[in-house]
Amino acid sequence: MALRHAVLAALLDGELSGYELTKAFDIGVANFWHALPQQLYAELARLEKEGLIAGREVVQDSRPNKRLFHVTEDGVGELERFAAAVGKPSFIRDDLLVAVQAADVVDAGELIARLGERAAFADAKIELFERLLARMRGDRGEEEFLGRGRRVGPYLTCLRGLAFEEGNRDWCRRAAEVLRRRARVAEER
Amino acid sequence: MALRHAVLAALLDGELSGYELTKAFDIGVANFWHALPQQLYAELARLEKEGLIAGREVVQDSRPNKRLFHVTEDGVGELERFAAAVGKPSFIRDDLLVAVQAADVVDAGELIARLGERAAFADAKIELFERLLARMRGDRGEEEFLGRGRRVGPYLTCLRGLAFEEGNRDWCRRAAEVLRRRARVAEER
DNA sequence: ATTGATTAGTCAGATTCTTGAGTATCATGG
DNA sequence: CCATGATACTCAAGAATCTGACTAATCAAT
Repeated sequence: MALRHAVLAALLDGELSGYELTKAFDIGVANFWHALPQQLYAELARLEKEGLIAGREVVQDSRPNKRLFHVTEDGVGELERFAAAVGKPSFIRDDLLVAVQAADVVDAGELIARLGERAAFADAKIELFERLLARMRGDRGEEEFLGRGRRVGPYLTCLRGLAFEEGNRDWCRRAAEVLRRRARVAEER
Repeated sequence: MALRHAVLAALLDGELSGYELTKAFDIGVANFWHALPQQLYAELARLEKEGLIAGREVVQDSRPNKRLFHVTEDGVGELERFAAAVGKPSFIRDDLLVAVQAADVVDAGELIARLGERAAFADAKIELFERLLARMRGDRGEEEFLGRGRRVGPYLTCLRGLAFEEGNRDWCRRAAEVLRRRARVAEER
């Protein structure tokens, strides 16, 4: 049941609409959790019913109206309990890794192509995370921001997201290089 | 539907029983996918019914009998198709990251404790992965093994697992250090 | 003038994953 | 002699997640 806590944690940044939340949890951004809009709207409804968040209607004239949510005191309490409980370690679950595990029987060309695509995707996320980090720390240096900044939680999770994608990129490049080298050697014979 | 392909990929290593599979997919080992025994036995049954794997009964006298499975030609074909299809990028989903996202409102001491536990867990996995890698490459150097070894798929995924856990460990240490530093500064005031 | 993108959501259904319990045998240690 | 742990699996139920479709308005571009 971490989705509810992920939503609570995201709402600490300030009031957000369901739609804004969906962008934060989008596959292209999510630096600490991922979820689809349908899940998020359902979770927002549950959280509001339980009093962990509260919403207020905002009437807009040039766009559809929206509801902005914020975490209540009870919601913060729930987060406290969550943070104090032991969580299970995260594990890897990745289609591309499955394909590479089967590298010795599948077409190397296809695999190399997938690895290239993933590396490019990782590059894009790396750039995105770097921009996010720069925006969060403003004109301060990283050490100064982490020492004295107001909200370091999102910064820290963004750092993990960045390192994760750097790991993805480096590994994809390495794996592709290994497979290319082996393909060349196989051809020579 | 990557679990089925993960099972197929795992069975490329040689004949395995359901029980042996469960150990490979265990939270403590899984370097390319994770799943519980219940899922694996169910998936094995489905795969056998569809003819992608085949099993043979092995009678043992000092232990319960078991069934060893291997991938059929159709199974390899299925893996080929899977590897050629684009997969969605993997994303992060981690309780501990959620907790750190909320770092600015939850108890820092608890969070630091969780980060320490996770770093220790990562350390254990790092050691495990390093042993696995050493065993796979035998007396050859890494470059030589990757260039000429028979089965490099599992080696490559294990490398990713290793890098992932190193990333976890480093980030946990860094985040804990930042939180400790901030706690000290807060106390001094 | 209409197509496509963005904002702001909702509904139903299927699949996947997790929780929790249970069966049965054999080996090992105290 | 009994408890624990490893081997080898199974069943049921529920929670979480994903697929796919749908409404409805505004804005920018063709």
